[in-house]
Amino acid sequence: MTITVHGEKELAARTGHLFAKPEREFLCAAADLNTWSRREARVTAIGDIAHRVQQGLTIRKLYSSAALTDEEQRLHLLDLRSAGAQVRIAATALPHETIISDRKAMILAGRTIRGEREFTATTSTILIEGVHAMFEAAWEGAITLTDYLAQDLPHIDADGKAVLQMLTTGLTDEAAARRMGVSLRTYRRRVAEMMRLLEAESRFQAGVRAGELGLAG
Amino acid sequence: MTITVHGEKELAARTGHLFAKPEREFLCAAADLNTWSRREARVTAIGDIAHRVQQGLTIRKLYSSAALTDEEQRLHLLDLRSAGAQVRIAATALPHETIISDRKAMILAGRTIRGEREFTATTSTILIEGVHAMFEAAWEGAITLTDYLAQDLPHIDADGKAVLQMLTTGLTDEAAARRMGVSLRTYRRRVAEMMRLLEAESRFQAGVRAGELGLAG
DNA sequence: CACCGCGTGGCAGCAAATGGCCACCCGGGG
DNA sequence: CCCCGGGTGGCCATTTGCTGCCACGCGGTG
Repeated sequence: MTITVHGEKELAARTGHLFAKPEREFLCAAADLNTWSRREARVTAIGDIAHRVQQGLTIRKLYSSAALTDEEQRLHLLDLRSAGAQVRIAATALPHETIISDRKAMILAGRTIRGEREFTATTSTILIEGVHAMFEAAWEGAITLTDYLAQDLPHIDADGKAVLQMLTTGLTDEAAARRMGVSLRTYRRRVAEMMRLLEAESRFQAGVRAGELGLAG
Repeated sequence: MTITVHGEKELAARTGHLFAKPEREFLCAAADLNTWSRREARVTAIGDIAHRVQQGLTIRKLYSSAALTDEEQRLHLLDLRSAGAQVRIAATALPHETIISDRKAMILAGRTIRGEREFTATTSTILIEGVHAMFEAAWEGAITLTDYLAQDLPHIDADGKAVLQMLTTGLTDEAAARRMGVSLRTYRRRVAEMMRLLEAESRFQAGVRAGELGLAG
């Protein structure tokens, strides 16, 4: 059975029961933590996760490097790991979030349309097995959070992300500065800082790099 | 058995025999046609492909949209299809070329280092099955060449790609124009044209888009 | 031949971005 | 209190990017 829903609310309402109580295996792939569930939900869930892992649940979470760029998400990932979840970082952007619960139910997220995302939820074995295989491959190709943190990549805070967001939108510096409530000079300082972090010599290069790191969404 | 070689010559010399005569199934995933085999080889191969398909060989080729941006590759893909190969276009950049021959031998390409690419060739069943699964998933998620051509995406010729290359390198317009042997004015016209094709309002945006389409490699 | 369309290049002017310099404010230490 | 350091913002000079305008050359057509 496969259905398509629009927006997270409808998703939760219609399929929440399928994903609430995984018993054996819970897989999750996403660009970062923000795109999927809201912060409040995350914060309350840690204890629950630890408990379920004790009961024999395997949790594997696969993120893009975008999940490591802000401090809050970074800390949450470490918490997840402490709670017994496995966390890896993939080299790709993972623009379509995926959740597979006990290989019995799956959610695939689509692109955002008019502020809402479209989700496909299914219990079809064929679909789930296929995506599960892809997940496995991606998982195998990804590196552990520990290894990832051992190297280290541009540390971009919420402010930095906001700047990238402005750039991605195509605004001029002046408009972007107004929107962020800072002066033109400061905004440009931030842009320069982003380019330094991304090791880019031109804005075009910075765009490519940001895209690669999944920061331009 | 797994080996790593540097450069296409060494690859051909040491592993050519493993991939020369596929009988059942030949899978190939790559960003575009240029990155893998040279043009001459491609041109002569069409007849051979048709013949093998007659003998029962299944050929599936998965490319990124970058393979559709120049006319020559476009035509070659249509030729491949005529010869009986299945061709699909994936939404991702496919930066690592993959070839799987009869599920018995596999090549994975790495990044380019000092002008040469590094390849890993293997006959390990475990590795091949894993990647094969990923290929399947990617294949299922990709759309056929026919469907892809039905929509249509930016048509970027060799010149346009050269421009994107310059931009990716981070050169100033002046340096890039010199290197391409055109005037500053003309170079900028090309850049503007690229931005139009990529539907970008700023160079940063264009960079992101080019990255998404696998054109910034 | 004249005429046209098209790609190119030079020039000019403007907009955008980049970065140096200095002044300011603020929160710690001496 | 003064002083210091870091983030901010204004001002300004320079560079870089963007584009309209016009001219030139080239190949095709009437």
